[in-house]
Amino acid sequence: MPPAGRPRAFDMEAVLEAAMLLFWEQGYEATSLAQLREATGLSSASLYGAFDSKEGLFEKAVEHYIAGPGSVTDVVADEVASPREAISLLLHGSISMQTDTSHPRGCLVALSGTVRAPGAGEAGARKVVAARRASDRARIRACVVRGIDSGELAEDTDVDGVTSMIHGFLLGISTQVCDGTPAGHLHTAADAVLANWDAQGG
Amino acid sequence: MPPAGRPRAFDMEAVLEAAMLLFWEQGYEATSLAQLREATGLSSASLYGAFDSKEGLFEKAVEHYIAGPGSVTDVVADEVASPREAISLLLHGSISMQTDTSHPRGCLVALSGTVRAPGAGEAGARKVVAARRASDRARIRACVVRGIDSGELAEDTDVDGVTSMIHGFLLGISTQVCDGTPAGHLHTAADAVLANWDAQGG
DNA sequence: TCAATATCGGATCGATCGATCCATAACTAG
DNA sequence: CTAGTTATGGATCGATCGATCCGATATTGA
Repeated sequence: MPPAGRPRAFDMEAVLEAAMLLFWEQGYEATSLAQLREATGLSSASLYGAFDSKEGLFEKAVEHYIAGPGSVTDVVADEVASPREAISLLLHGSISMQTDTSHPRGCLVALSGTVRAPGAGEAGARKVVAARRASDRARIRACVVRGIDSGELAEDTDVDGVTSMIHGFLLGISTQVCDGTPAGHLHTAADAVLANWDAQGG
Repeated sequence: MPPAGRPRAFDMEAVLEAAMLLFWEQGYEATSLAQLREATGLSSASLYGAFDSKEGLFEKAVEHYIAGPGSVTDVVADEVASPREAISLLLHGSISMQTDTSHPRGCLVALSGTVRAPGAGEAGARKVVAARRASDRARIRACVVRGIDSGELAEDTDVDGVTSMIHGFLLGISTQVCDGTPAGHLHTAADAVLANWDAQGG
């Protein structure tokens, strides 16, 4: 049974989609409540009633992104594929998604800012994206470990070094895409990273 | 002889340094004129008299950055060093600079935003950083070409692919540094990228 | 039917944004 | 000296920021 009180008159998914696209295109700070109201069609009261604050709406929009376009990075956690194949799917899939012209360029998680002054304000809006980046990194690292266990990588492979190389390239894709680097160049670059993976093989 | 009119009473270098640190730490949008006034000690009139606008001040601050900490990437244009050595100095130098605790983390140029809506507003503040990124990329590309010419890289090396791999990793360093990745991991990752360079050798 | 609850559209809040104005001060040129 | 030019501190501008308030409306449980 529905909860007491007047029911919501808007489509939550559609609202989150509109907010996601706006934050994706402009970033958190540059997106105003006035723009969000226009894009979602909601009033301030509805927006704040449902999300408490601009930060709250951003968090939900990011979760919507992670469950949608951002889910391409989930493949790296797939333990069915070989570690090398998982990394390949991660990189090529991310490039394809970020250069898809049906939505804004780049990755919302990679572009939405970094915690510049750690310990200080601990800006709430950035916590959710930083957490996703940390999650992606941990999954990549686990994949590298699996690669060593399976013999794809040499026993003495530096786990954090290879993880940082792959994660660094992944994060750098966004800026390149926004700057106009063609998808083809990035796919070739991803293959070069994977060639490195092979070179480290034991 | 000095120009007519009342002379400036402030130290231009000190003002640009203060503004640079603020933009570096918080980004363009999140930095307010009130903060810039406090950090520089200047009044609004002095600030606008000297730089015309917030964007103008940002541009000068970025130029100050490029001539200072950001100059580490200039080594890649040094044609005295071998191409491989130039890339090595570029990556390791950037990592050292960005993890130096005497100033904000990461790279101002890589973190100061990207042109999300090309052709539209062509946001002035982002043009100057985008131009520097394009310059860095072109220099890396020229270095790759030199590597092929000198025989360090195979004749059939995909120039744009290798360029995108190196530039992508370079750009990704900033986010990793801001997220707390230790410098040691990044230096090892840079060596892995260079190992890739060796693997492509003809 | 009658509270209680929750959402709605829309007006409005104080704070802060980037930017401008003005009277005054400090300099050069003649 | 005077006239012209530029920088200064400080008040202030209209616009916009994120957020709140209010009266009306729609629903549930008694």
